[in-house]
Amino acid sequence: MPVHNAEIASVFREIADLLDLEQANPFRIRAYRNAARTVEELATDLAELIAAGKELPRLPGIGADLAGKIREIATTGHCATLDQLRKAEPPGLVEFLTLPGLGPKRAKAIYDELGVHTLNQLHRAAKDHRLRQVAGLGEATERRIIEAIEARAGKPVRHKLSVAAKIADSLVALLRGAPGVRTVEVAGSYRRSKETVGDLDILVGADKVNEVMDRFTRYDEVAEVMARGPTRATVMLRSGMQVDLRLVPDEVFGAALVYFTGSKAHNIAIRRRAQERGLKISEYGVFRGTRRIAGSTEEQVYRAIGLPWIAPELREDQGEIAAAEAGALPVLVKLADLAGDLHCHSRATDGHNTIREMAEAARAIGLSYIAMTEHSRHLTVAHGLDPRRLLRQIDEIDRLNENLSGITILKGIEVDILEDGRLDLPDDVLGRLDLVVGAVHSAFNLSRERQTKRVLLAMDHPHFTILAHPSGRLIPERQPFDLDMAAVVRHAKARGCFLELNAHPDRLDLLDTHCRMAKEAGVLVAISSDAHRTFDFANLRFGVGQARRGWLERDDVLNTRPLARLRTLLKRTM
DNA sequence: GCCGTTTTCGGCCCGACTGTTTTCAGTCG
Repeated sequence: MPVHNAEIASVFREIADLLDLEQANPFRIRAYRNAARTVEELATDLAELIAAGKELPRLPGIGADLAGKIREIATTGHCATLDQLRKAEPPGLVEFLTLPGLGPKRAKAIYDELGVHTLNQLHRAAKDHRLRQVAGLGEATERRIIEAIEARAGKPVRHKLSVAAKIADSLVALLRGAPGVRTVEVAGSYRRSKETVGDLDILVGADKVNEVMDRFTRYDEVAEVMARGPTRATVMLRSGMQVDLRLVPDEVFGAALVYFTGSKAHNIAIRRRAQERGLKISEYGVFRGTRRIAGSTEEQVYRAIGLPWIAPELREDQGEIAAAEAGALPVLVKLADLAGDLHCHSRATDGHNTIREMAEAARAIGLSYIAMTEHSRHLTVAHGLDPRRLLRQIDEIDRLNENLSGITILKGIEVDILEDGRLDLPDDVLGRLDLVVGAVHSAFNLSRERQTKRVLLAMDHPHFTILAHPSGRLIPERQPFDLDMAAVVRHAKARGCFLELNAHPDRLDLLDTHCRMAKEAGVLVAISSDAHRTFDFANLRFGVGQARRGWLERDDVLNTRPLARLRTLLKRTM
């Protein structure tokens, strides 16, 4: 079985967890965790490079030793270091580290003193009040551990971005309306537009502190107030989302916003940079000695370490600091840059509105064109179109375009890419359309070779224009299928095709790393809503967020082009 | 384990909170 980057990363993560238990050098542990992240977010498949006899690229945080381990894992499927560590540590103990209040020291102490090394045993020991025999553990920890283990089977720990957005939007509105409130910002992974969000961190600048706290903790959706102090409160909402609110003085608001926006890796990187300059960054500002030299705005904080402001979506320590230093930060695409939408459905298949309603809704949010891209016949559950029904829709769109002003409807299809790479409709029909969006909706479990070949063959088709939701993932239930994205990007470039970034919050697909690959290869990305009802166009904001995480600028996005320019680009020349 | 115009050793981000203590270790973000 081929070993991919994700598997290499998971080996490194497990080594880090086990070293954690051994209480090894914390910097050595961090080196493994950093390497895991680097490998995981890499666009090129390392095992493939090695198999092709190529040199590993020089990667930050990966020196001779870890490069050797990557080679070992890629060629043998094993890692001797990991095998040894697994033998040395009791099985199951690493799981303890995922529980609140348990780190390596306490986990080890529990094992040493009680012989407990599985979650089940731990649960029983806590129930029997045996945990409090261990030094440093008391009643409260015991209770928290029981709760955490019992909740484990329940809800996912991370929430979809769209769910977080709904909550964030209403909380921001609530807090902005409170008397004495000057500033409200949602920080954390939400602000960085991550596809899932663990909890919400809200920063507030305000005078009437108590009134703000009251308003927050009495919010309708609050199920439990978990903590409430003078400057900080934590609540659990009915939806299972945890929300932290922090009141922050104006003079350090920017520093706090940087700090709580993260990512952790970005924060570490900028603090290191500060240190090199004899400075110190914390959530309370940038300091030279004990004197604060910056803090009220994010711009100030970055300027203090010699950098321009960096957009939150880029803050992953994935090259943004070097780019900022070189004055080469991308000017990221904005929602307002989108001129149209190239993927939506109507009642003709599995949508809920008429074509006219969809067009008018798109016009209302400022778009000047949309493409109707119904499913094709192979997707029977969606009542996909056969040639006859598609031809009828083409006529209907012609009639609508004569009657509508301010919006143009393009004729398209979301045609199934069959298992052998053929398209689900005949050439002569596809040739009558403005664009052909191809999608994989079946046979997700093909081998990497077959899946890749299937998609490349589909792109060879003369009418193929855009590859829809390329990875096929569904958040959180379906992992991306095994596809050689580097090959797909190269092929798209060679054939003059485009890749879709599906903005539906369950998909957000292209992945951010693949956006960067496409950009580097000069393949344009279509940010598409995949709308099935009029209000789905609102999802475009999530697609734009994802595109920004992928460093995309206005010119990297196909549907920022005005209609005339778009029509030229849609004509395949290769 | 990585890294380097303070280099091949000696550093490696920072502060707060929690629960358990009686001055703080361990955990967390």
